[in-house]
Amino acid sequence: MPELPEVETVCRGLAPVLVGQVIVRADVRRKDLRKPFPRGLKTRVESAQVTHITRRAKYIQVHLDNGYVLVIHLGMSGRIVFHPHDYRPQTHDHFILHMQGGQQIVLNDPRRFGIVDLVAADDLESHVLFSHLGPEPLSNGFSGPVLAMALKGKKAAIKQVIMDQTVVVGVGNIYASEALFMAGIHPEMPAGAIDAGRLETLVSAIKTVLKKAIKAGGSTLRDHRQANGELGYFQHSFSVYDREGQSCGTCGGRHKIQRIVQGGRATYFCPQCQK
DNA sequence: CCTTGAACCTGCGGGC
DNA sequence: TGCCCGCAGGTTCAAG
Repeated sequence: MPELPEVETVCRGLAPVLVGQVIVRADVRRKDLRKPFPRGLKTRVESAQVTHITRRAKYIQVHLDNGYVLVIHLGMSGRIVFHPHDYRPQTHDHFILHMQGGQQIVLNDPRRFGIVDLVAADDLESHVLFSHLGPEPLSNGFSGPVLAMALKGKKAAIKQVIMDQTVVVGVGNIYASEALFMAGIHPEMPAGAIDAGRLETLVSAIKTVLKKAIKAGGSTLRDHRQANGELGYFQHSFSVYDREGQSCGTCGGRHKIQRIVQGGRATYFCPQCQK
């Protein structure tokens, strides 16, 4: 469940359960996901107290009182779910935190594209996972002029460019299509050819769609759940994503929503509303 | 420098 | 029913 709104929702759900709590045991059930688990993961996490939780791009950052930050990325299929103390691990449960309060925090990731890492708090921003990242989309650091600078001279399609985490973080395949629809911009438009006014509109659209999705608890595809067991419901608000052939709710449906493939990923758009 | 494509994995749904 | 194919919310690395 991994674009910015889903990760933000997970962080908000984790905070009340983790912050102030001691991790009494870490169950490391394999040696790697997309990357090897860090050395000393188990010993450095066990008996540490969680001080606070932050998010950077699509990474969850669990800050510990021993100077380390537990970093988790959910990849394509990763989920974090709470279970009571007597829970028995299931297939694809790769990493489990046993909390003092008795709850288990379970990372389940069938495709194993996720990441678990441990970083010294002092080196967090300069760490290789974070040093190359662009601005947070919901911060003042992401604006029309900043985006214009990043897109200058780029011939690549705008859809692929706003998914480039060095340009702006957090925008994935769903919200890229949704934001471009909201901004009325064709996904295949060369990024560098879009004028300043339309980029301003695009920045606003990205911020708006991400905020709305966070408010809705993210999107829940294929029947999966958020950490607290509740379902996000933004998927009911998709304007174009996964709606190929359906009529567009804005122009009334004389043209149907189209699906194309860009960089190997599905893109959805309305040929009438997006130019 | 840029862009494109493949690779990493498992599971599910559709079509035959 | 069962098999095969395509597809899935991300990131990285190699090749052209």
